[in-house]
Parts: sequence; structure tokens; C-alpha cells
Amino acid sequence: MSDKATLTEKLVEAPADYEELKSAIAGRYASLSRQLQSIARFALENPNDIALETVATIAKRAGVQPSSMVRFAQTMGYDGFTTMQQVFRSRLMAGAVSYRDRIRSMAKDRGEGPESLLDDFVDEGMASLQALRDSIDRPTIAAAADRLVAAEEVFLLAQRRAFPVAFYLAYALGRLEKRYRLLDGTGGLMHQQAAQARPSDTILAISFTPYSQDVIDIARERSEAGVPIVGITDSPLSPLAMAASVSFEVPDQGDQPFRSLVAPLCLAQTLMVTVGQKMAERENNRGDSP
Amino acid sequence: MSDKATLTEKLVEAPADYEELKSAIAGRYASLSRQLQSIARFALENPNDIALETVATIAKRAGVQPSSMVRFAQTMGYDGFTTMQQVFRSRLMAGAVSYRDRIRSMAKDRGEGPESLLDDFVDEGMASLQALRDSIDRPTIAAAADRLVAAEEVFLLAQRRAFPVAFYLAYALGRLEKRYRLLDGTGGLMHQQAAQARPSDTILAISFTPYSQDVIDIARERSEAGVPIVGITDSPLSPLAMAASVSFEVPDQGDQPFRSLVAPLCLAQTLMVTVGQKMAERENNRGDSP
DNA sequence: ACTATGCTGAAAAGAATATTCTATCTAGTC
DNA sequence: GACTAGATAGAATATTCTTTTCAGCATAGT
Repeated sequence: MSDKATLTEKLVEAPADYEELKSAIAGRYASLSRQLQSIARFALENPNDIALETVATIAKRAGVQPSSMVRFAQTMGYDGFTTMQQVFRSRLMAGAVSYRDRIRSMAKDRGEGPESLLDDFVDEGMASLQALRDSIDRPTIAAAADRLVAAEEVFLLAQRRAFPVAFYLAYALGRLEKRYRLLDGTGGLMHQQAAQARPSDTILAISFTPYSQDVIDIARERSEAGVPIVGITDSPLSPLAMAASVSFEVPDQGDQPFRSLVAPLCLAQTLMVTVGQKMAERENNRGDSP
Repeated sequence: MSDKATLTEKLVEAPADYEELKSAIAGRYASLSRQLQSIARFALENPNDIALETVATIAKRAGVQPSSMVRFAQTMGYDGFTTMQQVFRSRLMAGAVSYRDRIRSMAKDRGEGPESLLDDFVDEGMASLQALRDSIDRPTIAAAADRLVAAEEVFLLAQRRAFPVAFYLAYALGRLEKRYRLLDGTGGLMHQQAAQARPSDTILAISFTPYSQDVIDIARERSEAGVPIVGITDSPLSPLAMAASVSFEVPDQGDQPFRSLVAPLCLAQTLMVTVGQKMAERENNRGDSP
């Protein structure tokens, strides 16, 4: 008779807090049935719903039957849905407390050191985004996007710290089906690669202090050869800004150990979506009046 | 007879959010009966209890009868306790979700809705930073940093959209004078490169939906070979999280055209600075007691 | 192709909960 | 000191929610 553990199997002990539950779900995910997997995903993505709503409501929202929710809870080792819900509720309470603390410390007028580095960098990132919003000229974005759309090919040029931005741009341009070349300098061929850029192309160059000599040299040289340059840099006085026909100056926050790329990447994202829109428009016009 | 509105008086309209309710209670406090006053005090002091517990439980904790709780809710203009409880529940959620809305309304306070895409993406970036702050477990950062410091070499593994993060990490590790290898897959040698990772090393892998098959395969394989894996991904259910010994789940905001890297990069920055600190500590200790 | 096993969905049973009702109590007033 | 209006406690009721059950269905293995 003891083998009749088919239903309400409590082979597993029930996780007592949310962190445990999360890893328990992750660990057993693969062995769950398809529907139970979808419930698992829903639970991890909407923990607040699980905490506050009733089984019927949650089930509807997740597109399953209430009984399946109960089954899920039992599979995870709880004796019913209600028991599992407690875990989600305590998570909510713990979060609310720390949230309040955060408000309190913010209200303390920053006279207080944050509790962890993460808070520092989140604050810093938010500040640099605000600065970006305030300093970037909207028409410049449109102008740069126009240049990129008009270009036959887009050459992406960046080194060191700025390189991730160029790579992100390459990824985006690829998805937009825009021709591009990422000048990565493999095999020391960067100058040769760059030399292929013609006036019908556009170079999108990114560089921050300390400016990469290669990037600056290439930008200057190609600019003189008549190739339009769109620059993303950190000061209107940077040599890149000088060489560029259109340039963005992303304010650079202070002297952190490793400067953040948050602002430049946000700008890059905006630029790419703008390019995408303009390409679509152009496509439409071409279709309308051929 | 119409004057028999003595009970269930709905003379007052029910406050719709917690702030309103709070001031409504404060305003009418003096005119409440003694017991209702004590309930009012309890409610404002233990809003979490009101949100999550049952009437019976709350009543016992507050030292009154359940019916008194109902009467209190009705006095405040709700048609029952349950209705009032909703307000307390949404307060609890407000702390956890919808930073979007909060930021939007902050922007609205400044007078204006978003005029350009840039404003949209700045908002979005800030929201994802907030979500990052709330969802990342601080001890996990320390654990991951310890692993990285202890590693003989750090192998960086990422593809496509996640690659900029790996590159940024490479840049930072280089500056920290920590040995690393960036698995860039040049010449299709990624698997071979990765195969060199030994248990004394650590692989730092980054992958977001849609997960790169190569990254997942390598992480799984090396994990089985005993190499510690630190993962940065977007869900506890991602195959990368499963294979990793320590993993971060960076909440992924909705369905933007090109997903932002703001949050992962902020996390990467935090992780690198933490590693730097721990390396310095270690160095000091070694100097102190040789 | 067939059987066995496990999963899913609908609905009914069962448990818990909120709300209402009435008798009782308290405080203020004549 | 009795009376009245309002508030309270406790039990009864009605409602809502969770859980179980069972039949049908899909899946995988023989």
C-alpha cells in the first residue's frame, strides 16, 4: 500500500523560501510535464500574481485549470496550492521591507552610503541616462540615421572600451538587413579594411578617452577621402568629433574604475531603431511610387 | 425610514489607493469609536498583515472580532473587508512592479510625455536598472566574484547579442591583470578553445533568449568536466542557469525591437569592481602573513 | 496497431472565509 | 437611577475558494 504514493507524492521536501523554491523549480524543470513547465515559467515571471491572486484567477491568466495549479504545487512538495502561496507572499513582504528601506535612504538625501556596489552602479547608470536625455540633440539623431540609411555600407569602427558598442550596432544592423562591416582589426588589417570605405559608404566610429589612435587616424584619413563619418564620443573637443560630419557627445560620468557603457548603448539602441523606421519608410515610398 | 442608513453607511466614497486611504483614516480618526480607532492604528502599523492575512487572523492579532474589521472597512466606505484589502495588496505590489509607470509619471511631473525615441529608451533603461536592483541577490555577487578571483584563468563565453558584455568583461579583467581568454570563435575554434578550461579555471558565460546553442553546449559540457560556471542569463529556467554553479538572472524587459544591454552591463560592471576589491584584499592578506 | 501509463480538464465535494444578524453591553442624558 | 442610542461580541449564514475525484485524451513503448 505504501507504493500508492502516486498522488500527492511528497518525495521531495517543500522549499521554505523563495530562493530555494526558485532553484528547486529550475532543477526539476526538465522533468516536468509540458503544462507544468508552462506553469513554472509563469510562476517565476509573475511571482506577484501567485502571491496575491486566487487560484482561479491565476489559472485563467496562465491559461490552465485551477487543478493544474494545485498539481504543480504538490509536485513541488507542498501539500496544496495555499502552502506554496505562502512562500510567494513572504517574498513579497521581504521585498516590500527592503523597498521601504531604500525609499528611506533615498529620502535621507543621499547622506548615506548605499548598501552594496550594485546600488551604486544602478544609481550611476540612471544618472548617466538622465544626462544623456538632457544632452543629446534630437535632430542630430535624425540626421545621423539619415546618413546611415543613405549609406551603401556602414563601417563600424571602435577599439577597447568602445568596441562593445560597435558590436551591438553590428548586431542590430544585421537584423535590419543593412550592409555593414565590423572593423575588428583581426590580423592587424584594420587600416586596410577601413581603406575600402568610399564616399557612398558611412563610417560609424566610437571612441572615448583615452582615444584610440587607430580609430582617430582612420577617421581623419577617411574623412579627408570624402567618406561621411558619424561619431559617438564623449566630448565636442575629442579628435573624433572634429573629424566627424555628425557627432554625438555622450557625457561621461566622473572617474569610475571601469566606466559604464550604459549611456552610449542606450544611444546606440535609439539610433538603430530610428534607422529601422527610416528604412521602412523608404521602402514604403519606393513601393508607392516606382 | 430612509434615515435608517445607520448601518452600512456609504456616506464616504472609498479611497482607491493606499495613500488616499491613509489620509482618509487620518482625517476621520478622531470621529471613530474607540475600537475602530484601535483598528485604524493597527492597520496603518501593519499594512502587510492586512494585505496578506485573513480577517480572522488579523482580528485576533489586533484583539478584536472579525466583524469589527468588516465594520471598519465599511465605515471607510468599502462594501466589505475584501474590497479594502485590495488596496493594501496593490500597495504591496506597487513596490515590486511597474517601475515603468512610476518613471513615466516622474517624467510627466516634469511636464511632458516622451517626445522622441530617445526618451522612450532612456525610460526603458532606467526601468531595467531598477528591476536589476530589485532582483539581483547581493550574496550571489559576492559568491560569483569569489569564484572568479579563485580561478586560475577566466574563460569568457558569449555570442551575438550577449557578446558585448563578454568583451566588456574582458576589457575589465585585463585592466585588473586577471588572466582571461575571450572565446570569440574566430576560425570556428570556439569548442577547442573552450575545451582547454580546467576545473581550476572558471567559465563566465552570458546568454539571453534565444540562447546560443554553442554557448549552452559548451557550458553543459565543461560543467560536467568539473569546470565551475558563472552564468549571466535572463531566467532561472534558461539552460545556461541550469548548467551554472552560480547564476544571475537579469530580468528582460518586454519585447523591444533590439533588447537593451543596459542591465547586464551594469551587473558586469558591479561584478568587475567587486572582483577588483577582492583581489586587492587577497593581496593584502598575503602581504600581512607570509 | 494496441496497451499501458500518465497527463489534463471539468465539475463536485469540502474547507475556509467573509459577512450579516441579534442579543448584550456601555456611555451619555434627562 | 432609568432610558436611549450606539457600539460590540459571538454565533449563524452565505459566499468564495481550494482541493479532490474521475473520465477522457494523448503519448510512448511493445
